[in-house]
Amino acid sequence: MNRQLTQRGRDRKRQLMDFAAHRFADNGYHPTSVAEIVSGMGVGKGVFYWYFSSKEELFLEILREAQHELRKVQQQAIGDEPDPVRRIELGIRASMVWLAEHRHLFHVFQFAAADERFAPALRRGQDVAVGDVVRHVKEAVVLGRVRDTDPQVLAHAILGVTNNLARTFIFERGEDAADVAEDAIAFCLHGLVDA
Amino acid sequence: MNRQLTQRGRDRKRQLMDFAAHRFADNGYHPTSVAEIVSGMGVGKGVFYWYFSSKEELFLEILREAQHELRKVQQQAIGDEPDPVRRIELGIRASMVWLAEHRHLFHVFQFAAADERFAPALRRGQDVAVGDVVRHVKEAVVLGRVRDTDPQVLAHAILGVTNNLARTFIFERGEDAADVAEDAIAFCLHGLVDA
Amino acid sequence: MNRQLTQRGRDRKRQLMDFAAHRFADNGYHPTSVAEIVSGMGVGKGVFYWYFSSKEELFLEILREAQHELRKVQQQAIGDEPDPVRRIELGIRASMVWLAEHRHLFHVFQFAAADERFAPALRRGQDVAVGDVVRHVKEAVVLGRVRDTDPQVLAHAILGVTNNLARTFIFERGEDAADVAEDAIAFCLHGLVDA
Amino acid sequence: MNRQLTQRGRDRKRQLMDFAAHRFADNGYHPTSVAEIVSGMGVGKGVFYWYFSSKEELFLEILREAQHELRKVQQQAIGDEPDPVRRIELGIRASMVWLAEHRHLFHVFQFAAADERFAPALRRGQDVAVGDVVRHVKEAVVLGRVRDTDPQVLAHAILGVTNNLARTFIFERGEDAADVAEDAIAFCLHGLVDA
DNA sequence: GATGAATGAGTCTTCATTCAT
DNA sequence: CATGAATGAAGACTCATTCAT
Repeated sequence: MNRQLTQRGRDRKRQLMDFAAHRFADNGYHPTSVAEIVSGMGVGKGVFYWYFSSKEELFLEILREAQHELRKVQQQAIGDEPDPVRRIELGIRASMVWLAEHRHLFHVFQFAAADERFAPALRRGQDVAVGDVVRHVKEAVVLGRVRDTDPQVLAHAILGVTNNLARTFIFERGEDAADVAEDAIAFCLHGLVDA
Repeated sequence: MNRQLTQRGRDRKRQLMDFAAHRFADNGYHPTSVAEIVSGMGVGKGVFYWYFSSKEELFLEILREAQHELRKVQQQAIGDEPDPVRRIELGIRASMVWLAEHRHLFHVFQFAAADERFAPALRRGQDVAVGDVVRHVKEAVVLGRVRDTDPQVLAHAILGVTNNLARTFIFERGEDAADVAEDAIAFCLHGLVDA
Repeated sequence: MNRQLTQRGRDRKRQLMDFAAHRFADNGYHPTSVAEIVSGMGVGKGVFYWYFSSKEELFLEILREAQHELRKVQQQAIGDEPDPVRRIELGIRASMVWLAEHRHLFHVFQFAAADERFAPALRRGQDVAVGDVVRHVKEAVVLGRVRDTDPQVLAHAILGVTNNLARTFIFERGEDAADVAEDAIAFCLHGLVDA
Repeated sequence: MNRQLTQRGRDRKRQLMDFAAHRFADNGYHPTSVAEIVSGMGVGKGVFYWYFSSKEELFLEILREAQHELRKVQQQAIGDEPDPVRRIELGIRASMVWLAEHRHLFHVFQFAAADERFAPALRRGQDVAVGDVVRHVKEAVVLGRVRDTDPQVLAHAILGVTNNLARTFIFERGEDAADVAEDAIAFCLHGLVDA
């Protein structure tokens, strides 16, 4: 499915991906039918299969792109900040804001996690994110800024906090992303018990 | 669908729920068909609809029971421990062990989270769990054992850490539940930066 | 697809196979849709898949059964005739009559021959038929009743004559099967040049 | 669809027909899509419909050309041979060799026979071939070289033998066309029982 | 002449649910 | 209680054909 696309073709594909991502986010992967997607866009069914070889591939493409975007945003936010702990903070904050602005993609991540078919792809992307965090953590440990624990554990814990707070407070309760980010940062840095 | 069941009937229903929970965990809700469930158990379709009015109801019943079980286990672990921080620790530990032993139910939670149809039910159960933690947190704040932050935030952060570490280290990497529990507890208590 | 069928189920399956065989014969395999078959029988689409796991399997089952039937008829016709040449004659005659009465199955054979997916199954059945003829031929050679040539060649030549004359004179021109059988026998025994 | 084609156009059309004939031979008529043909040739869909008004017409054109070719070869082989029996022999031999060299066209004949849509066209061509043979047979009968039977029957029997032996021994078993031709000739002339 | 894009009816197949026995 | 049978809407995907550029 590596077609030579014209500009018009590239636009169509983009529209399809955006539209489908929202439908997936609203209904889930299985309940969203190809028919629904194409009719929602007012195009024939063939259009879909002109751009994607299957519904599964479409989802995967959305997923990969979202992960790629998120990472890009994190890296831009971090820039060349020298302090590793600050880098973690900046990463959490940037993620939170991006997720708030792309909540449909957050749901896409959720569905991917729930489906054995997509979990591997999701995992691959997450490993990259974890790897980024792990690097900062290791550096911080060396500097004595973070206690010397398995960095993988710390990284996954951070992601768990970020995702769960985002879901609960941003998506379910509509709170402000920046505020929730601060909460996540505070918890990740100090836990329950204050230093 | 509130039938008077004989003992035999109750056993049947139990078997169906267990079997279905495993299929759901392996394949997901949508890809698991009623036909698959009944043929896997070697019974006719009528049996299924004798005990459950629909596939959806079956899932819901599994979900509710799992949440109920998990909570029961947490409460038993906590017993009448007076220290609220210890109670949180005991809760995390018990959850981790139970999840490790019932990983299929962990997946059931995941699917529920991913499906708008089941999310409300899941949320209701989770609110109970959060409520439990919130109570301990509040008490601990009063005692000056935990810093004075929105207890809801802390509770959700704890759940996020617990779930994410369970998924990653127990299910994906097969590590020991007790060890992972200690990691989760340490992170929840002190975060990255040691006191 | 090895279901436990009741008498009613077996009847249904039979009806489906007969009906489908005729549709296949009239339209060919590909142009005959499952929808056409079930709607032609006035049943729901699910019925089809209750009895056959796919359209392909249905065709295969029709094919196998037809080959089996044809062979049975040949063997009954031959009985315990001691003369091998007479046996060949009886076989040709019986085949011709059976084909005339089951012309739709003749077409099924044709379609099978044309489709790479079914050719192997067809071949397997044909090899059995060829094997039968080969046996008679060998015996006849020993008796000096037939010239000593590769029996496989003779067997396939006989089948070619039989099939082609059946198609042309029985199906296309509506001639009498018994008469055509005599023509086929004469040609097979003596060729163009009279002895 | 009678376009004035440039030389380049004629070449294109030829390539398309050759390529398509091979795909048809490999997969069958229905399973071979126009998309497959054009993409296999690396051209756009428009090209196809520039040269052929439909897939059906393409097939028909291939079919007609093949029949025409085969006949031409037979006539060339026969030349002005005066002996009618020799003419039949030469025809069988030439056919066998041509089929061996154009097995994909043999398959095209098969598909045509299996599809009611193409059968008439095929029949028309075959009637020509039969007519040729019939003429030789009649002449041979007059000369007392062949027994006095319905020449149509003899002609169709000869075709049946030729085709069936070609399919079985040349295509399926890879034997030499010239050898198989001799077998076919021997059978057609003398049948099973030697004179 | 030729391309990428689009159409939409049609294909096979699945599946939750119901029903007769 | 339980089974095999049946329903039919819906799903993913295909494909011959047409069209705008």
